[in-house]
Amino acid sequence: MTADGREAGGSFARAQLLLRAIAQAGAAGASLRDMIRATGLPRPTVHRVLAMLEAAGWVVRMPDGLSFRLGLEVLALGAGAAACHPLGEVAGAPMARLALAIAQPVYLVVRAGPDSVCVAREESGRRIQTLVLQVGSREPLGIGAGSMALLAALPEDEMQAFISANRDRYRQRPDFNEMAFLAAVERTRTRGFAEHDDLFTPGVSGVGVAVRNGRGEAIAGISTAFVGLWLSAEERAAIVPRIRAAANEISARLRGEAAAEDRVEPVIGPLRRRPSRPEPSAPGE
Amino acid sequence: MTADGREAGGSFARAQLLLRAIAQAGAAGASLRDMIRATGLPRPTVHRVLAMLEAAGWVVRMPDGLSFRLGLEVLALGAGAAACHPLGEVAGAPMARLALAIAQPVYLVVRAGPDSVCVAREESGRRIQTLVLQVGSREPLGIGAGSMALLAALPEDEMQAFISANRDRYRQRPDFNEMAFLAAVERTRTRGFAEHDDLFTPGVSGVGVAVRNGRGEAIAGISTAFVGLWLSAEERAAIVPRIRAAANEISARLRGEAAAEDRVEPVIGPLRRRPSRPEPSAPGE
DNA sequence: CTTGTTTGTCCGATTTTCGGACGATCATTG
DNA sequence: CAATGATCGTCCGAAAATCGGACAAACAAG
Repeated sequence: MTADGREAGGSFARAQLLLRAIAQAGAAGASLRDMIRATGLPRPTVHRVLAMLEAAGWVVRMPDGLSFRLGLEVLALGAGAAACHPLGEVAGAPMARLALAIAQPVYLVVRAGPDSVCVAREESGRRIQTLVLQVGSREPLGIGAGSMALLAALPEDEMQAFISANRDRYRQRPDFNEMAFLAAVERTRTRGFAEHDDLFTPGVSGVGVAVRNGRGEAIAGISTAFVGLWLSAEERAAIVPRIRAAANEISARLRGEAAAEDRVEPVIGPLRRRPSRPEPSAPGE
Repeated sequence: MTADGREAGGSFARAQLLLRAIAQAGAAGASLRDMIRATGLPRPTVHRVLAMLEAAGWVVRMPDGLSFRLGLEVLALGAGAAACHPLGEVAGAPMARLALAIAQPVYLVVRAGPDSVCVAREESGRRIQTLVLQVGSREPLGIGAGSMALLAALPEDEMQAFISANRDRYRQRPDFNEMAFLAAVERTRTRGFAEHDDLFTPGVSGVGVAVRNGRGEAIAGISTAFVGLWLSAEERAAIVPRIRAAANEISARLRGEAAAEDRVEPVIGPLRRRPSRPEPSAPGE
């Protein structure tokens, strides 16, 4: 066990911290100094793990030679995850329908450690949309309607742990009001969905609902954002139930995915069924 | 240095091997046995590292409790990589134009270790398309036109190393003809682009060209696939130069990205520039 | 020239990992 | 029903990799 409270994991745990820090930095890249600040790790450790990640192709040096961003190995692994994880297949259609129904953009965020990351976005057909998130953008849990719905749907102890872990990052945000934020989390928790006005961005309102996997764990959030003043009371009133319906549909499909998978198991099923053949690994396609 | 020839890296290197094996298995998932076979690691090692990956959310257990697939952490990280890596921004438009011009689907594959992974696909408008690859699908380097173009564009020693490393996986493919494959690689190397008929799938032809990054390293391949018999000689003759043009355009934009980035550097730019790169690692590979 | 900031490297103490051996579980077979 | 074979899960001493304090280099600012 390590001296501090962090769980074990060796180089992998350090690598994960660095990858998160680099992902947060986005296209601008992160320098060694940034990562030391973001992770709290000592300089030689960051340097060494970073060299390992670069050699493995998980991280690439930007043209200036000093900053780093995520590499092609991560891109490729992510493409594989997007292809095989049920959330990807399941969420698309309900999101598209929702965007059409409420005529507003729809976002899907998933939890990644203490962060929430937007992994899908469905744009409305409108000429003016409030595109507050880009696919791939990473925020501390709780920042944004979907992210807050996700945070508030976690078990109490986990939620508190993440809020504590992210406190410093919250405070770094301009115009962050801690009292209002915590009140909003509490309200989200009691009401079962997130709804806020001007909490993160002046003039922008948001509504979000959590998505649960087959075991009932909150793993994602689906949300929308809009300029509050531009919506009539009727339009606005229609949003909450529609988003709840979409989130429930996605959750239900995730629950049903187990049974469905057993039923539609293709010809080649090297799982429990027939444990006799060596089966030359996934000939597929 | 480890006893065998593998490079160091500790738990991270093992984790990388496992993640590749799981990504190859795709939506079907991979069991412990599969991963032992695929990686050659001893059972306790696989078990331990897998438990670590599961605890970290990089891997999730499928409903049967015995198989694993990539988790949301990887999905989120990949979304970040897709958003910030220049290849993502740069390749979209040329690929779309190419698909329109040749009226065939277009694929973009990148190298990930000894594999090539399809990270983008542009479909043609045609009623009938030859969609041989799905986004996220992973093959040994050389399988597919884009993958072969990428393989053949690598430095000679790396290319040979990858062919050797993948030999077993090649042979597991049905209808794999090693002589024809190696001949095709050689032809690709001399001609500068990959073109094959019936090499991987009977009746399907493919054309692929490598994409190079700012340092001239082959990092990706762009390709198309079609039913050879359905194309007139004119249609077919038009494909090769058009794909070459698209690949060159993408490569050129990747080269220019450094300069472009310097110009549009946003307000906050605390980076310093250093003319000479100190050549990060001494050991080869 | 001095100060401050950031990147890059060394190396011994410590920690983690490594993997052979063993046990548990389950389906199949005689 | 016991034997067989295959897979999943765990323990623990030996070995190896990691950890991070201390130091050096490069560069901008004062």
